[in-house]
Amino acid sequence: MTEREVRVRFAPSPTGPLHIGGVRTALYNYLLARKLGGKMLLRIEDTDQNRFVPGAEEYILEALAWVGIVIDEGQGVGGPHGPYKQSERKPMYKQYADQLIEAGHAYYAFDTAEELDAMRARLQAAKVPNPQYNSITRAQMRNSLTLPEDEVKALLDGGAQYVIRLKVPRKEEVRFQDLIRGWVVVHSSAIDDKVLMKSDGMPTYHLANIVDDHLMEISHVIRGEEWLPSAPLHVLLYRYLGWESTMPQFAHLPLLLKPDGTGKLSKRDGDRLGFPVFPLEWHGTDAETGEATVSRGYREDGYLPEALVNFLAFLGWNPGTQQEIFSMDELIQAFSIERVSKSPAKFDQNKVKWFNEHYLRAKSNAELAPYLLTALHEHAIVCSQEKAEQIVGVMKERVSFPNDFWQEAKYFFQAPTEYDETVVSKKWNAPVAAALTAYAEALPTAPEVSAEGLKTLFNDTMAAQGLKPGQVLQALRVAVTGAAAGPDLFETLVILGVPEVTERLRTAVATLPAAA
RNA sequence: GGUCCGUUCGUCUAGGGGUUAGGACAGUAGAUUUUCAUUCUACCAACAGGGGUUCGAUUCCCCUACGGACUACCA
Repeated sequence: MTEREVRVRFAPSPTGPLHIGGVRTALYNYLLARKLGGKMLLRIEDTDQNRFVPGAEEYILEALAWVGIVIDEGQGVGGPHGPYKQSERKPMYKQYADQLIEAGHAYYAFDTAEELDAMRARLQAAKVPNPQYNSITRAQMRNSLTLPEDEVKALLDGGAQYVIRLKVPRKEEVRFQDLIRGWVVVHSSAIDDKVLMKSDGMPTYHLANIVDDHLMEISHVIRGEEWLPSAPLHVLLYRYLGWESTMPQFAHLPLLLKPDGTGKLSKRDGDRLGFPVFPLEWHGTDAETGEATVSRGYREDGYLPEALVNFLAFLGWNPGTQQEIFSMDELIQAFSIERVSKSPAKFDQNKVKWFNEHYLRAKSNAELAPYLLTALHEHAIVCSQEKAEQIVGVMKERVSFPNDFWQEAKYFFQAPTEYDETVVSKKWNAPVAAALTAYAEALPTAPEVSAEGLKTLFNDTMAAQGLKPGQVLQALRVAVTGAAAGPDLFETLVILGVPEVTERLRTAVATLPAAA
């Protein structure tokens, strides 16, 4: 077989926000494409007009861009095989369905929904293990295999509603080699006569998918495991269409499971478990009540895209080394489809958080400052870039998300109105208050406003007061920040500035009861 | 129910016929830190069960159990 260009595709349906499992599928496609020097395509599979959700397509594009997946060809980008949206390709599919009919591999079916229901009910009643429209049951249904030729023609000419179904052989083993699972064998009796063309003239996923993958010269189909059961059907389609020699290689990814219990991670789990299942925030409407809903997104929750990517890459894949931190480029270098595991993975909130902390700490203060500045701006607080950088600098070791900066660093901008009670009751007393007053008086004379300088001054002042620094330190922190814990105290004082610190010390001494 | 897929610490996983079954997250303890956090160190903790094959199986085979996906004119 000749080496052909590697072309992979990510093909979501615009039925809502792309979920995190979809992002991982896209990521693996992307990694393989880049690793092998191939192309990454994006195709929108919107053949179900009933499930179309406005905004979903834009969301998909934005989400992929945010995580850093670059599309080489496809929706939103263009390319030589367009259009890349199936609804716009509608006229292209019918000929292939016709080709299958002519070759005797497909047929017209005129059954109504009621007739289909009746058939299934009948089979169920007869305790047929797997009720389906197949090589046996099709003999009892109204289709071009059972109806006289002239009646079929009359129905067609008369504009009767019909679908085109694949004529799946009765006894045949269908096998294909999955890149992740090895040989997968399914007997054709387990496959039903799938609808290829719907009565609205749109192809179903199965037909559109195969036709488009063929036309777009896709070399590898990497998709979720939920597609594994229909893969044999797709193999049959390639065969009957005469495309078996260029059939793409399949790789079915293990599913992402709920963190608790079991079952695949679904869109609803996010709200239930308190973590996002979507890359970006999504504003939708409740299907039943019609009310506006908001679903959390990783981006809005403060996750860095590189952390999400690193985490997702390791859910079902690993490089075989002990390295865990990988940039996108490193992932591309290290990736191989053979190392994707077969078993499903539970989503681990702790691990994503850990990756996020790691990437947060690796960022420079200048990169992080905007997060604080944005929050400050929302609270109408003015702050210089320089000061913001200093603050995130002392804070980044202690937060998990950039969104936490504001909450944690509030006291740099607002004098405390409350003081941590435990510290006050344990550490605050008359001598301490007096010592802090002395420190407040000494501060303006500090020879050097640096963490070291203020610390020395503090120690000297305490010595003069006959106190050990340790007896007063906690009180100083509470007096200045209101909190019991925080970053290095003297760094904090420097950022606050001497005038502000003296002011706050005076307020604290005046406010807090110096009992005992 | 049927078909298919899967099963190593709580979680993500490495490994592989003979290993003290390795790492990471979480958890616990200690060190550092004026505090909290960070950091560092240590500890805890797993081959689903039963049959084979074999000198030897967690690793290969079979069965069972359990989990999952699919079973639409949805993708």
